[in-house]
Amino acid sequence: MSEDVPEDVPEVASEATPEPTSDEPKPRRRQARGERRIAQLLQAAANVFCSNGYTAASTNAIAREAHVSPGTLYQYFPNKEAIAIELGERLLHQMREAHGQAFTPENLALPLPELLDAVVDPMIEFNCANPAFLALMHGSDAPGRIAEEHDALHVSLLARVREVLAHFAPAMPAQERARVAEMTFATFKGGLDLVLAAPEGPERDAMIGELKTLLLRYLAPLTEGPLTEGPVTTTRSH
Amino acid sequence: MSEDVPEDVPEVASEATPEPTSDEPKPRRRQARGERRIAQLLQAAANVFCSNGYTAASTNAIAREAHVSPGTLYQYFPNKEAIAIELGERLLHQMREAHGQAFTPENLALPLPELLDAVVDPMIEFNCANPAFLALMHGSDAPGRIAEEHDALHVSLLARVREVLAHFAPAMPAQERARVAEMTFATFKGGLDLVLAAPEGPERDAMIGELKTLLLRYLAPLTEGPLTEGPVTTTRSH
DNA sequence: GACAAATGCGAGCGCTCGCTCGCATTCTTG
DNA sequence: CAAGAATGCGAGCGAGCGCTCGCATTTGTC
Repeated sequence: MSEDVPEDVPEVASEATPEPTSDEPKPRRRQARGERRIAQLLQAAANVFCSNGYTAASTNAIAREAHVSPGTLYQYFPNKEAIAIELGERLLHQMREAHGQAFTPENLALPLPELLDAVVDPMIEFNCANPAFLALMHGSDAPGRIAEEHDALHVSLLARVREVLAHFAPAMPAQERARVAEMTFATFKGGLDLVLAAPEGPERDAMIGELKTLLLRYLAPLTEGPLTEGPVTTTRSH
Repeated sequence: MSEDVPEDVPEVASEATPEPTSDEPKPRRRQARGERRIAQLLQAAANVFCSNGYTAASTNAIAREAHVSPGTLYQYFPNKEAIAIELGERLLHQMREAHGQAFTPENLALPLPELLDAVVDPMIEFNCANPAFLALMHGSDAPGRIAEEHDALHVSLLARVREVLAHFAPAMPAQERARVAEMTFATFKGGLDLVLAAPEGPERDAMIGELKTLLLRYLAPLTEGPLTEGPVTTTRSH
């Protein structure tokens, strides 16, 4: 019983360890072309998923979009689901970085309007730059793994919002705080859809401003004691 | 050239004229069983669409859900799209009735909090009772016809909201009014998702209340002159 | 009861999809 | 350069899909 072929389907090459360390002199032979192909395929997959959704996107279409044959696609990904998972993980990673910067402790010390800017702006920017993210996460036809990780992200984001609420309204009971956090996040998602639907330019900017006004008016009355910024400032009313 | 067979695919029987009037003594022979089958098939389709979405739902699955053979299904519907269209039209019709009652002139004369109750409650109730509606309309994989009609409904709902805004804030410029109307509606949709996700009972009711609070806090500052109800009443604060 | 229309069935057609396989090509290593 | 691994190709496979067809059954009308 000789060792069988190392791997017909080498899974997706993890982007780690690009430098050949001494203990791993031969991770893979032709890394450069392969990595390029993977990136190319993921970009193509992002485009196709974005315009057709996960299920409606055919692997042949992804291969065609990447100017590659179906066989080549399946050299780097064991199946269609793995494409979505790898793409989703990369996007989730970027997203975590973005919202990691958004919820820093120093931002938490800001007054509410500035905090809203600091949190909302990066989120919107990320979703504008990566429309495939929402297409993959929001679609109900995404593979189970993606849905799980999206749920995890959702839970951690809710926790962050609850933290902020705890800071601005410490006397609020936990149950209500959880409810307000969910409502705040749902409102942001709804507004995000609107922002993405608006054409880039002044209209989109106005919509972003409107979303911030909405969130501010909702959250400002919750702040206690001497208001951090004053009640419901008519930031940019008519 | 003799008259060919009346219709291999009789399209879906319109629900009108169940009583045989004198000028139409023979519209169709066996109406009762057929109508029952159609309703049964549409109910089954609603279930399957609801849990799988349009594209992922197979006609065989719909037939199975209705305890009927595929052939029977295709006796009443020319194709899969027609099932979704008929179902969508019936749901849209009910929806139009519901929001027609919601936006009556007398409701428009109510102060803002009561108006919110009058508009939000029927909408939520309808979507709770007909989860297939959102599944069909919100999914990006719906057939083109459905998307068109949903767009039409969306436009008319936005117009209603703009009317309300014009009533409460007549001095607001049209462009901003349109933006606020879109934001209000998007917020409602986001909150609706949350309400539907919550388990029926007190949690859902609390979520509905929270959504109303959110909308009230957003819209109340827009009212001009002597406030109709007072500013941002802490309706059910902690 | 006789007849026809309406209704019901389910095997199976044609098609597309995800995916495979054998083989050609390119690159790295010794 | 020779050897072999990594990469690239595309016709074609099984499976599931939407949908059809021929035929059996039920039901209303005479």
